[in-house]
Amino acid sequence: MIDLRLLRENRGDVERKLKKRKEDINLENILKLDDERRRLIKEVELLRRERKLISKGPEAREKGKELKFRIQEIEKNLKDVEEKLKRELLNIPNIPSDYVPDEMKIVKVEGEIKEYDFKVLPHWEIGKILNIFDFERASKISGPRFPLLKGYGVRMEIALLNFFLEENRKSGYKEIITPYLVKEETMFGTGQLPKFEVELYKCERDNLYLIPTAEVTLGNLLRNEILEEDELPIKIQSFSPCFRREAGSYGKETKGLIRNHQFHKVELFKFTKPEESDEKFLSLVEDAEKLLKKLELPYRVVELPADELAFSSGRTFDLEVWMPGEKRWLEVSSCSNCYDFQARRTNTRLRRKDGKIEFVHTINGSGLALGRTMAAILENYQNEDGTVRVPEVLKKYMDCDIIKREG
RNA sequence: GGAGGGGUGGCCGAGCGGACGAAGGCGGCGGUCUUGAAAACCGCUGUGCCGUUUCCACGGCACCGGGGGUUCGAAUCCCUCCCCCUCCGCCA
Repeated sequence: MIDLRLLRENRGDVERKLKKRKEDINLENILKLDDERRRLIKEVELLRRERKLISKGPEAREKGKELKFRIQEIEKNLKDVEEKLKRELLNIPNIPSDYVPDEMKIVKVEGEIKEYDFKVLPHWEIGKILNIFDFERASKISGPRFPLLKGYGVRMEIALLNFFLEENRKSGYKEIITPYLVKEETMFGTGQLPKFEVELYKCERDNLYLIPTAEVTLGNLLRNEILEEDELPIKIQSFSPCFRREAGSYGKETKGLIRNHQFHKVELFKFTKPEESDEKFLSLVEDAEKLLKKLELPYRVVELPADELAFSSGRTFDLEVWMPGEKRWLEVSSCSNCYDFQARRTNTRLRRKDGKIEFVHTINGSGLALGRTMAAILENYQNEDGTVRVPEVLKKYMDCDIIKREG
């Protein structure tokens, strides 16, 4: 949620930055509602004060009655205005930070893109040869675009999970496992609601939503809490399945493990002091990069322009791994600094040593998406005979160094 | 799923229609005393919003799980939702 006071006092600046998102955003109405709100507050507070003053005297009964009706009427209007204002405010995306480039910027390219002297295959074909996926049966059970792994596929998934958790722990992230079904208000907290309802799976009976990322649960973890200054930064990681409806994306980029309704991910998350978030954001990106480096996968880091930022993000770096079988870059991590945007929605604050209270900043990033990373390994480590070498760092987790077809 | 019992300030806990932002205790902060510390004693001790102000601050209103209602007036009465606990049933 953007800061109303900031908007009131620096309207031009806010408007200019939001415009870069190329969305239709109406601030006029918000400011009008805010004026109205403040006018009504003044009015009702004056009357309440009067009521308080006479409540001890002899005129409490007759005069109080009249005041009561006047107060009730204004309260009703005020509530109405506040609801409208809140609704508008919840629909405004985060303000892009000053760092955000005008168009997608390639920050760096790392690792070596290998030359292959045979015909390289995309990962879904490799998986078919190795018999480690079964999308047909997944589809029979659940419908299209659900994953089903077997044998070495499962082993690599679990190996990656263990590798990620261990490396991230070394980088200082405490591991936690959260619920995967959450209340509506939780989805509001991190910004999935109200605007992106169609992207979410919902359990109607219980009014619960399946999380599309652990960012949701981690971001809400400290909701309505005030942290002490020296508790920060808080660094956590969480493994979770992610459920996404992917509405409207059928027919594109949907082969194999790439854009499924369900996948596993390890999420990195930080709560920081405002003055530290830029620096802690960059170090989170580095932490995610470390994983790709150790897996020896070629990747690049791109910084997204304003019109590609997610709703809650003020600044985003994507990590994209090279897919030789498809000759393209594939996003395996998206890291965002949300600044105080989510903290306002979740009311997560910090108390300074001098007693002052402020909103914290939140930073999230994948570290990493498991399915896509596996896809990248299959393509980058494939051999001509259809087997796949196991990356050095995964050998101890997989307890083997090559993946062959199994019956 | 069924039957009960609860949610009050950082924590414990009283209040059950007006004098209550809320007794008392603990913790925390400041002070007195002390060579220092402890003890003892004294004072202070939340959050949000609206406004005033150059800062330090100050004034007002609201907040006793959330929302609604009754009443001139609600922490206190009523409704509803959420959360926690106990017992029974079911269950990985």
